[in-house]
Amino acid sequence: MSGPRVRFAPSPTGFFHVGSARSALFNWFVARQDPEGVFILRIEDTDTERNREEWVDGIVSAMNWLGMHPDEGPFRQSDNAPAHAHALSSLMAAGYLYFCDCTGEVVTARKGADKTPGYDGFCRDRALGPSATAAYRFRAPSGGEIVVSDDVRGDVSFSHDVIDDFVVAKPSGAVLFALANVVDDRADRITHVIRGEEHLPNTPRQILLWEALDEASGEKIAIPHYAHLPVLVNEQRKKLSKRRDPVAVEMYRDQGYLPEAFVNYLALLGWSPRGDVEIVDSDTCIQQFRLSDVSHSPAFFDVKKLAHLNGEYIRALPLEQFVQRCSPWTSPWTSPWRSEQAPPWSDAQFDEDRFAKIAPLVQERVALLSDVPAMVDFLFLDAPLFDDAAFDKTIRRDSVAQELLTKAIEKFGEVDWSATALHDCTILLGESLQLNLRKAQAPIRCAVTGRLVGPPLFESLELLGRDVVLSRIEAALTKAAA
RNA sequence: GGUCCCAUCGUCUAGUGGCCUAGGACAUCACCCUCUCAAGGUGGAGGCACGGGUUCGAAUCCCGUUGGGACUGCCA
Repeated sequence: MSGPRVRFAPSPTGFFHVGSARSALFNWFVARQDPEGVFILRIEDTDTERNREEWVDGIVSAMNWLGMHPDEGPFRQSDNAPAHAHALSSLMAAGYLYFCDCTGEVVTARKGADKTPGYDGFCRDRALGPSATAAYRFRAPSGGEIVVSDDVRGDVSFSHDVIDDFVVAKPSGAVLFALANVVDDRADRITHVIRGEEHLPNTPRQILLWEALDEASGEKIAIPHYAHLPVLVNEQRKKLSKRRDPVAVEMYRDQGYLPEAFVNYLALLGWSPRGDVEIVDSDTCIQQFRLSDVSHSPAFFDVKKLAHLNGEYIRALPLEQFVQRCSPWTSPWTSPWRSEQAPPWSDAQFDEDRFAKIAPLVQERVALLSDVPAMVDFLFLDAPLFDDAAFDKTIRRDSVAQELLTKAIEKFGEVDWSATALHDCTILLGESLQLNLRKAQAPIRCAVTGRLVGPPLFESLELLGRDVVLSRIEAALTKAAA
């Protein structure tokens, strides 16, 4: 007995969506649970109007980033066109299909007040032949019902009467999603169809097609298990939309989310590991994941929680790892890929050793790797990037602060240049002006780093060196006087 | 409108008839730690949508109501 064969079948019509990523992940879990499991990537590119090759690259690279490597594929649905055409003609030959040249308006007008949804079956018995306007419709059965047994939800039944004679191919013979998907799943011997809840209404039709194909092709293939995952929603509880919501996986990568954190978070949407733990690696997920444990209700994609998780993962990184993983944001010129956000410093200004020294202090302060540059830019730039509001408040409009800075130039000129000595020196400096350390460090921090927040000040000063620190304080005093 | 799905703190969830005085996590609030900001520590507030049943016993089972969602394409 071979293992499960699952597929992730996105259509390349936009950025790689977080909801798609979650579907892919759950498929991947199921495949990896069995040593013989197979995870297939199939690009569903039959909608030539909207597909773009660049989106295919996006899907592949995002999946690669997340560590979900397909065992087979990427296949192109379009490469399977001959099989689709063959399925179409055998279904037609077996009487499952008929031609229909009704336009949407004609159908609506004819139905009038009739509230039954879908096509009214007008062309069912007209025995039309192929033409430039005749689409292929499936002769849906009437009476009785069809039961979808769903591994997540249990049995869901649909009355045959609500399944209309749906279109399976355009007049050109171009096969549409419902059929193409089934033909490919049969060819790939898919055992589990794990996809978003939005496909649940398609499922009875696809089962009908599957059975029709069993008959028409003379080859009976076991119907796969189906599992429909709850949708991901936004704060308004609407399905995440490519237009309104930040759903592009690529964007999260660019912002400095770690793939392992992202995968962990995705796994938590609609599922949870055993016990009171949430931070789990993918091996644990693979081991524990069961489709029957997946939640039935929609989940809100909470970026705040994602960010928190990411911070946890960042802090858990060994220091060298952290430094290395910062490179797309800190030294993109040596990195295998670069963030769209370039650092404010140049290749020549960046000092790897200096960054390595400040890194441990930065590591525990950031939730996103893209937050790193703003935290350390003062170490590499010739002059700090000033936060004007902070400068005005802490230095320009504060004469005591300026007095403190003036004294600092003198004291810092002769102190031992170490973080602890600078710390003690600043305490004394503050005391001489009735300022506690909290107050005393602020103008120095602002003068030297340009900001009021950042890594611990005295370690920063030590790294910067006496000459730079003194000249920055002088520059700040000059700037305040201007 | 029709079909289908769903319903535990603001959010993600644990919970499969007694272990529930409903647990954890994010967010939030307070305090502690502290050179800023974080991180960390301690504590607090906060939920079974509602109404009926079934049962000795219901967050858990059944029915109804209400509310939300998906779908309703010659898209996928």
